[in-house]
Amino acid sequence: MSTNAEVAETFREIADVLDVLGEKFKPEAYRRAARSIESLTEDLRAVAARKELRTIPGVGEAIGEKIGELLTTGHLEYYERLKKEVPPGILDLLKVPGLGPKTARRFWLELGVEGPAELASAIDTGRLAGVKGFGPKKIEQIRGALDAAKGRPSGRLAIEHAFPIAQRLLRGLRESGTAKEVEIAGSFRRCRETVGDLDILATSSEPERVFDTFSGLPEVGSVQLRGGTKETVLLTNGLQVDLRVVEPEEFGAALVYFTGSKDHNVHLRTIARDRGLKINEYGVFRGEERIGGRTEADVYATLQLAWIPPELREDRGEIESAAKGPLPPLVEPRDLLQELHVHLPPKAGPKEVDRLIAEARARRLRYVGCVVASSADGGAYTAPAPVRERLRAAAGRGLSVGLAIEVGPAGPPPNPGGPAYDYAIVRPTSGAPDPPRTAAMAPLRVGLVAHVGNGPSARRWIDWARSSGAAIEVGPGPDRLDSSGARVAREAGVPLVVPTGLGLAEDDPTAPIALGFARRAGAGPDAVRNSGRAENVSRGGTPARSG
DNA sequence: GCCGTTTTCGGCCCGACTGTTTTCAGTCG
Repeated sequence: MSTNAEVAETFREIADVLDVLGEKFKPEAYRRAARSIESLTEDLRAVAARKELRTIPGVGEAIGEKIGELLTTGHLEYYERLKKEVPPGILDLLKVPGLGPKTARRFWLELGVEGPAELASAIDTGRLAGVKGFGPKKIEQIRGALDAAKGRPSGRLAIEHAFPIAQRLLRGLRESGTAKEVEIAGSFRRCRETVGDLDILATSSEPERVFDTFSGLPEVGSVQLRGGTKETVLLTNGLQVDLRVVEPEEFGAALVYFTGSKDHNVHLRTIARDRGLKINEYGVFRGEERIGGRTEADVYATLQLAWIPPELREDRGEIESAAKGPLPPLVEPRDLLQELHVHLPPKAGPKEVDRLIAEARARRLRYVGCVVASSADGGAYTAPAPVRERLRAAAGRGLSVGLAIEVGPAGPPPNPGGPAYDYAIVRPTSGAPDPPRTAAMAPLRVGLVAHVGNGPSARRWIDWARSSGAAIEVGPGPDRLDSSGARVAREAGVPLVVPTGLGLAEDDPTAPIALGFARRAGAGPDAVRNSGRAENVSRGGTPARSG
């Protein structure tokens, strides 16, 4: 019994051990398999049951068998045998920045150092000073890295937490005027759920000036390294940021390169090489001649590929699709013409209603579905009649307004003679994560399901949404469906709902990230229920009146 | 160990930066 994440982690450790043992290509093979497995939207067990493990990129005969062994026994003979060949602490040495397999192996064989603690004492006792290739600077660097590794929280940052930081850095660079174009690349641009660092790309003929500006931003704690085209800094919160500066005619190639993913890049470069071309962060070249690189589109075009949206660049078949022609369009901000799940501020009166409606008109929305009653979180709430009337009265001039009730799996409370709702928003409660019996919802049409999270119950909610004709909401955070979940929903034929940002603060990352997740899941406008024109709202059934 | 519109064997992306080097190895992304 092993999960996808556990299998991936096992393969990563195998790769590390093989690295230390000096194996040449096997480590990368195991890492590639690990990355593929991690980005899988489906349980490995299901893939194994269909005997389709070999269809996973990077999984062949040998790794396929090892996955099988892990799934059935929770144990891998090869891994256990391998682990005995190196001291356990060696793998911790690899986690120290600046230390790789070659160095770790030398420390182990030449100094008998078997882990970070022993390395620190080897430095303190001066044993490292006599080793060839280790001068005073290198030793100081390792000492610093060992200290830093102790206190630094390793791991990746959720994208919604990285979002405001990235915005501030971009704004700081743009407003300085030192760089012409400034864009964020890396897994942030691909809208992965988590980011390991931030990659910022700028164009300028004077990188030094850009670096000076950047290093001076208040978020920046320390400069790790600075060269002619690249600077790496640690922010005060510990997040690493890489800044690259290239010439404007190199921008497209650099953006492709720094957006990744690694597997996507490797695949692109392999195609280039097979066609007698070379692709790097400066452009596409035939011999010495540059044949592309100003924009991303012309980089892809030189390889006879359609442009690929960043959110899809994971080498999961998008390159093969782009070779056949333009990819189907993904949902865009301008497609989101309806907001199906907006809350009024607590104790809202007519003034707040007017403000919300004005914002909806400014955003050119065609429909606003406003939560005017809630029993989902245990506390009952019903907006006063004047507020509901004001909302109804606000409709017109191209804008429709709907009134929604938010309920938990127990269904709506009795509502004899109470207000009428156009649809219900169902959300799990923390104590009862399972979908409701459909009968409990009978009095109401279920428009969408929100906050289903990403745990094992998400799948049950997706199935329930399909059977009840509801859409399902996507977004950041532990209680919303992420891109993997969104992909499962989309493949199951369940429409997605993407928040428009109506009623949220200007810098709230919920809406842009939700859109990115939907795009990562491959959703076009047709897969998103709140896209298109107002009449689409009634898809899925006729609104029922309660009471 | 994986993989194939030039391959079932013989390759495996490419460059920046650092420190220690007189031309390169190691690490990183």
